[in-house]
Amino acid sequence: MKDYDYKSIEEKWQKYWIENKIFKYNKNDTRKPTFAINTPPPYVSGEITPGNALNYVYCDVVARYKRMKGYNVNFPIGFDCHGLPTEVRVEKILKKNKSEMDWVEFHNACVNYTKIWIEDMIKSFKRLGMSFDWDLMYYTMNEDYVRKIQLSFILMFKKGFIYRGKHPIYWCPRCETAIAEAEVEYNEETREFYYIKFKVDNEDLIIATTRPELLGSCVAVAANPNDERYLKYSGKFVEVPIYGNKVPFIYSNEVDLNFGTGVMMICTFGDKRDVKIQAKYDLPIKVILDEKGRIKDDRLAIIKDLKAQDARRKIVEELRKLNLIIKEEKITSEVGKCWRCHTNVEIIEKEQWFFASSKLNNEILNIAKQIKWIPNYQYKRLEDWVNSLTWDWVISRQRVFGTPIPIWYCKNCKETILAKEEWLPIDPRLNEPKIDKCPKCGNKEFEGERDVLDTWYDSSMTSAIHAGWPDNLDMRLLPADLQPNGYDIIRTWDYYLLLRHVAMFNVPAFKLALINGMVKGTDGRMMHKSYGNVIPLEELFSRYGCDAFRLWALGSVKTGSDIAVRFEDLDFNKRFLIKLWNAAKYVFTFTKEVNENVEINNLIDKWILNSLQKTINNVNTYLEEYNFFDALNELRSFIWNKFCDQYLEAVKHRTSKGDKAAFYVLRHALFHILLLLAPFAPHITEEIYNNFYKNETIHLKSYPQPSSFDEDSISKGNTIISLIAELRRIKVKNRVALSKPIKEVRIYAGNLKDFIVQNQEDIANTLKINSLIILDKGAGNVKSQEIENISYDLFFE
RNA sequence: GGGCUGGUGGUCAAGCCCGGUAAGAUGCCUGCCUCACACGCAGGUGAUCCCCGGUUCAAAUCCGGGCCAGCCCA
Repeated sequence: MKDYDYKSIEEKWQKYWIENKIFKYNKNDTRKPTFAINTPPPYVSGEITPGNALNYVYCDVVARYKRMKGYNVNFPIGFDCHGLPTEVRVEKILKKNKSEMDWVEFHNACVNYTKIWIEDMIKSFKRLGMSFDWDLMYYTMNEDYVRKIQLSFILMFKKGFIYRGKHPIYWCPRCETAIAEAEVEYNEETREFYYIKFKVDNEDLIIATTRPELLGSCVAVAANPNDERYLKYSGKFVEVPIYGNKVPFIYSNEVDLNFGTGVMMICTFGDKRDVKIQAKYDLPIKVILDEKGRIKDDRLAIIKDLKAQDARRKIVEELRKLNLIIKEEKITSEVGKCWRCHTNVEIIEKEQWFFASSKLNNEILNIAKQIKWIPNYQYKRLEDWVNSLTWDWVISRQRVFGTPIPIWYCKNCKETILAKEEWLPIDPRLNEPKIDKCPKCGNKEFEGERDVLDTWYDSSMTSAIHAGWPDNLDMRLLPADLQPNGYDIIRTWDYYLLLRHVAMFNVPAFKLALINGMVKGTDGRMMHKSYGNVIPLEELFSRYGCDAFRLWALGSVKTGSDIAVRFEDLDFNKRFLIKLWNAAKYVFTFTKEVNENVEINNLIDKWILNSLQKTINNVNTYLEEYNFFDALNELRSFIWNKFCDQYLEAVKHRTSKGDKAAFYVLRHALFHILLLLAPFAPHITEEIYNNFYKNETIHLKSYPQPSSFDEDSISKGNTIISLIAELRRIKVKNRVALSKPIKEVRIYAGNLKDFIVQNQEDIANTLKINSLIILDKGAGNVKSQEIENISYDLFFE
C-alpha cells in the first residue's frame, strides 16, 4: 500500500459506483423492505455550497447505512429549475430585462442556462460521493415533470382547493410578481420617521410614519383603545394633510401606545397590519401604488408616477414647505423584502390563483405531530409558522420561467376553461384549448393564462412523484421514510409538502424529518455572500478530501446543530483517515492470510474483539436514532485509541513471530472497522476493503450487527492495557526511549499475581522488559495509580 | 414585541431530558524519529460550567428571575 492519496482514491470510486450502478433502486424487488428518501431537489444556482453539502451528506450517510442494513433504498435526485432567481440571473447575463425581449426567447435562455448550471451541480454531487440512483434523475422543467405538476393542479382544482380571487398579496415591484408570505424576508433597516401634523377640529394631531408617500391612501387614523390621551377623539374625523380629505378616528389593539405618538395612519395595503385593520373595520380601499411600485394618483401632481422612494422625498419636501413636519428621527425597523432580489415588497390587490391552504392547517398540525422530528424541537418551527399564517397560499406568479397554469379564459364570456388530463403537458401561452367552442357561450376564441406557478408548487409534490405518481404509484414509498432538510425551509418546503400530500392523498408526505443546521463561516456567522465568508466546497475538497469533509460535517457538532467551518477540525478528520490508512497498511504488510478457525486464547485479543462488538452495538444504536455525532465519536475513538494506539502496539511482538491468532484478530477487527465506517467515509473504506476482496463493493455488504459480548474480557483487558500504559509512562518519566529495553521490572501484584502472570508475555514484550518478575508479596517503590494494591520496581541499567 | 436555540478550559464543543465531584478536539508546554503513521506516540498545562436567587445531603444538570448572542417571525 502506498500513502493515502485521497484525490485519486475518491475519483476512482466515484466513477466505479456510477458506472456499475451500485446504488440502483430495484423496484421489482418485493423481498427487501424499501426505504424512501425524499431527496431535496436543489434549486439550480450552478453550485453546491458547503451548506447544501451538509444536508446531502446527512441523507447520504442514511442511504448508505440503510442499504447495508438490507433495505432497498430509493434515493433519487432532481433539480428544481423554475423561478425568479434564475430569471434574475439570466437577465443579468443577457443585460436585458425580460420585458425587453420576446418571452419565448427569454424562456429558452433560462432553459439553456439551467442545463449548463445543472451540469456543474452534478459534478459537485459526484465529488461529494453521493450514492444517488442516477437513473432516477429528473429536472422540474422537463415535460414529464411539468405534466405531473399540471395534473396535480387540475385534480386540486376539481377538488376545490384551487381558486382564483382578488385579495391583498405581497408583491415584488422589481420582479413584478406576486410572492407568498414565505418568500418575504425581513431585514433591519434604518429609516426616517416623520412626525406629521394632521388636524382634528382645527387642532393639531401629530402622527408619525415612515411612509408619508402613502398619505393619499390613508383611510383612517387609529390609536390604542387603552390610550387615554386619545379617547377624546372617539367618533371624530381627522383631516389628512395636503389631501384635505377626512378619515375616521378608530381604535385598535394593534396599535402600539409607545411607538411614535401612539397614533398611526391606516393606509390601504401599507403593511400587513393595515390590511388586517382594513378588513376588520371594513374601511374603504384607496389604491395609489401600481404594479411597478409607482404612485398612480392624480390628486398630487408632484409625486405622480414616481417610485415610492422618490415620491417620499418629494412629499417630505412639500410637507416641510408647509411646515407640517414637526420632527424627524431615525428608527430601525424590520422591512419586508423579496427574498430573491431584496427589493422592498408592497402589498397590492390583484387577481391571483390561490391554494386554499388555510382550511387544512389544523390537519397539517395534527399530522406534523405524528411525524418524528429530529431534533424534536424543530417541530416547533412548523407549528409557529402554521399558526402565524393569515392568508391562503398565492400560487400564481407573473413570470415566464415556471410551470404554466393549464387554464384558458373565453374571450367572450370569461368562462374559465380547465385543461383536460390528456392534454398535458400544455402551455396555454402557446396553445389553444383542444375544444371547438366555449361550453358556456359557444364562442370560439380563448385567451391562455399567462401566469405561471410558484416554484414551491413544483417541488412540494416530490414525495409522491418519487414514489411513482401518477403512472406507477408504489405505496411502499409513500409517505417517504426520510425527509432531510435544513431548518431554514421548514416553513416552506416541509409545510407545502405536508399541505399538498394531505390535500391530494390524505397521507403525510414523510414519516421522519431529519433537520440539519446551517453551515457558518470561520467567523461564526452564517455563510453568506454579503458577509464575505463563503468558502467554496471545492476548496475544502482539495485541501482535505471528500471523506474528511464528510466526517467533519457529521461528527463535529451534535447532529442538527449549526456548524462553523474550523480548519483545525477538518484537519483532525483528515489525520484520522491517514491514521486508519496507515493502520491498514500495517495489517496488510505484517499479517498473512489466515483461516477463520483459529482459536483465540490471548486476553488482549479477546479484549479488542469484545470492545469491537461493544462499539458495533453502540454505533448501531446511535445510527438508528440518526445520531451521527455520537456514532462517529465512538468509532473514531475506538479506531484511534483502542485499535491503533493500544491493540496494535501490544500485538506487534506477536505479528513478527507469525502468531496466527494475532493475524486473524487484526484482520477481523480492521474488516469490521471498515464496514462500520463505510457510510461515513465511503471512499477510503472502499479502497482498503479492496485489499480484502477485489472487485466487490463494501457498500452492499451487511452492516455489523449488534450482539452480546463478554464484558469480563473487556474489563480484564482494560487492566492489562492500563498496566502497560502506566509502565510506559514511568519509562518515559525516567527519560528512557520507548525503543530501549528495560533491564528488569518487578510487579508486586498481590492477589492479581496469577492473572498478570498469564499476560506477562504481552507486558514484557510491549515494554521491552528483559526480565519481568511478578510477585504476590512485598511492595515496590512506585505505587500504581491505575490498579489498587499493585506497586512496581524498575531497573533501567 | 413574540418564538426557538445557545452561553462550559485560550479557541471549538459533549454532558443537561434521567441531579452525585466536568468527554473529546484544538492551542500551549515537555519528552520521544518505538520495525503503520512525526499528518505520529507518550505525558502535562489549562474551566468562578453567563449572572442572581430557590429546591436538595448534593446542581453545569431541576425551578424562578435576569443579562448576552444567533436564527426565525411580527
